[in-house]
Amino acid sequence: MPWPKSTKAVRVPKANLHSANCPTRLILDDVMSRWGSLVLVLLLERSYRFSELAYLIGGVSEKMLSQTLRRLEVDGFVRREVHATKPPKVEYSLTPLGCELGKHVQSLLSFVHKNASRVLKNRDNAKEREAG
Amino acid sequence: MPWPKSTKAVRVPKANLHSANCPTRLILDDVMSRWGSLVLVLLLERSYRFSELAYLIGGVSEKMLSQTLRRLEVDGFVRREVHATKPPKVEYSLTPLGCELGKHVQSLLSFVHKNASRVLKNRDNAKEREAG
DNA sequence: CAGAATCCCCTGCGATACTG
DNA sequence: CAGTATCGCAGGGGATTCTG
Repeated sequence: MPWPKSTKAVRVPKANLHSANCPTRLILDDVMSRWGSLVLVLLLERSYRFSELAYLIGGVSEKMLSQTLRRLEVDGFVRREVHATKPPKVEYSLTPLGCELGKHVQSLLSFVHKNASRVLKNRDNAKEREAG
Repeated sequence: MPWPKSTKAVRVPKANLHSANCPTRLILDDVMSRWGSLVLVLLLERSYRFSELAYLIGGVSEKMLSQTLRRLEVDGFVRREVHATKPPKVEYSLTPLGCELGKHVQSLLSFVHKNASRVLKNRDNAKEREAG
């Protein structure tokens, strides 16, 4: 990774978010992950149990859901509450920080969802142009 | 993927964003990708050439950058302009749709970046608790 | 300069089976 | 119910080389 010696000419916009060793990227791996984002949006609405999340999020495996939740918990976005009832019951909810985060994620996902058909049309056009 | 037959009791929040076959997810693969999000934020500022992006985004390989840009272009978020100068020059910029998208992505990334230190601290605490 | 193509490794992730 | 543990493979992605 050759990086120029003259620090003068180097301009890194928006802080150092784009530099390879910026720790923010490690967090983005959790937040922007396929399942992480969906979990955050769901929990924004209300708290859910493990099996509820597994049901609501189509296509997720227990392994990935578990992993996703644990990472979000470690980051401090998600709170995990165990109720020692019978059968056991575990509730997941957002911390205040996770709630703030979730709002940003939701606005992004909503936008994409709203414009999905247009984007799909763009994809079709591109494929057509390539073929024709 | 067994889905209950009674559509009555099923409540899928926020449209069907969480269902496995929702096309929105395909788009999210591009938008929420490690490099895609960084590209979008950079291009929000101004247009860039390929090599500039490759330089600014630390750690990205030419292959991944190329792939990322092509996907965002196909989706209609990024515009690619070739200037047949010598040496050749290719400029990447955002379409209006991409610009809207970029704003959402930026607000998310900014938030994460702003709270990065707190999250890292949370991680350390979690690791400590696990060890202790 | 701006990529495409090839090779190849590594790991993310699903499937399955088992525990508290 | 709410997970862990183990296995196995497809494919994501880096390094390198080649083109216009």
